[in-house]
Amino acid sequence: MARPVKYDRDQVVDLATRQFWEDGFAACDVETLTRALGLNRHSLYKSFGGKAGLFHDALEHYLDLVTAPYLMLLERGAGLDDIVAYFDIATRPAKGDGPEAIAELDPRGCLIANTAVEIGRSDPEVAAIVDRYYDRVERGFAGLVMRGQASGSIRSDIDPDATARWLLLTSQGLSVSARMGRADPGLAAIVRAALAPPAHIPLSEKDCR
Amino acid sequence: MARPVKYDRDQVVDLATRQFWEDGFAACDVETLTRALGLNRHSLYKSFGGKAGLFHDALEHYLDLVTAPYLMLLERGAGLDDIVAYFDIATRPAKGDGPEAIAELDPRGCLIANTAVEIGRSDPEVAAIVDRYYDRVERGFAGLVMRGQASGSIRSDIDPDATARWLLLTSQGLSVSARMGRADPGLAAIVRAALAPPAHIPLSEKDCR
DNA sequence: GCGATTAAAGAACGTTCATTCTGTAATGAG
DNA sequence: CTCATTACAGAATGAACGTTCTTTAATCGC
Repeated sequence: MARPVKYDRDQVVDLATRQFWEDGFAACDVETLTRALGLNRHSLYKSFGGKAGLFHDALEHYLDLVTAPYLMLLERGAGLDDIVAYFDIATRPAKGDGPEAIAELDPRGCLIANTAVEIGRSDPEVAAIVDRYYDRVERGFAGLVMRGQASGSIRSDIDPDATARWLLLTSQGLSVSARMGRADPGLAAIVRAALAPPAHIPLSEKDCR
Repeated sequence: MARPVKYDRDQVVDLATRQFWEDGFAACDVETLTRALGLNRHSLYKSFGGKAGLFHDALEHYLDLVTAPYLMLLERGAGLDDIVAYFDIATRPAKGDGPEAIAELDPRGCLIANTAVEIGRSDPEVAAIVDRYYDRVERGFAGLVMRGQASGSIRSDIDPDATARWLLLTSQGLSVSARMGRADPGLAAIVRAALAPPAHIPLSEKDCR
């Protein structure tokens, strides 16, 4: 009979997610990783497919855990208020327990954006995960924009797909900004103003002659 | 009398800029670097302050050479057309000689954004260079927005500073996107639509009753 | 031509790293 | 208790890496 493992697989992946999120893939060495995870280095290779295999698992875990609330906003939201809420959450300091449990802006940024920059297309498997997430966020934003346009909360003269891409770029830009500890106050408000239908009509044009 | 050096300092820095832009700092090893630069490894340390010193020089060089046309648009531009031009240039495939001499979207992204993600605030000297650039771009965008608002090409109901931050985030997001080889068609058009003054007033509101 | 000075070429060094290996340990079946 | 199987702890391996060192070379002044 085999010796029982000492580690909890889900906990290992969760801790690994945090390590890779903070350090990136290359700068996260196996010694530090296995110590932080409470994992034997042999098990890293035998049960998790090595450092790269664990990294893939961590990416998937990040998508499941960290991005889920954002995706819910995109996929279940009704219109402009949800887009604004998305950027409100993305730009405000996190509180309490959980992956963003810090008192100030999370300098880790977004693990997906960090991975895009660090690894890009040099690892096809990683690239596929990143692409899948980006496609999903883009579709989510596009759907949200279309629903907002249908309900009148978002101006109807903008292309939903192009708008979705811009909003995705904005969120990825926020990740870069966070790595530098830069704050982006007023982003949600400016996004609201940019996407809202025209509300103010110049008085001279409203007056009857 | 000393032995004359074989390398051209400006060429070394220029080539180093391309290497770091493509590979990032850590993934760019000294062996490959010195071979690509035609530089002796002793000279790397003696005359350029080592790999890190050369990287700092490369960042400054990048700011001087690559970002200059963009900064000119921001600092000399008059209004919305120049913001749109900025994103037109940033999203179209580069042609001909020069740093972006490739036939398709540059997968290198922006060296500054890449550095922000890879190094962030862990190297204060690097962080200062990145901050300086970001501050300048933000000021440039803010000034451009204010000039556009003054001339009427940009809607007057948006905060210039918040708008500037959004546009900077967008450009950094473009860098992340480029690393994944993702295209962002229609960005310039959506930026134009979002920032232009209201042009269409619904007919029912114009008609007198 | 020699001497002093500094650069180039490439080796050497010490460190870091990912991955594999070895000895020990933990389990249940028999 | 023994055996078979697999995990753990930590060492070992081989490679990669940044930086320094050694030998040779290139210059100009004298």
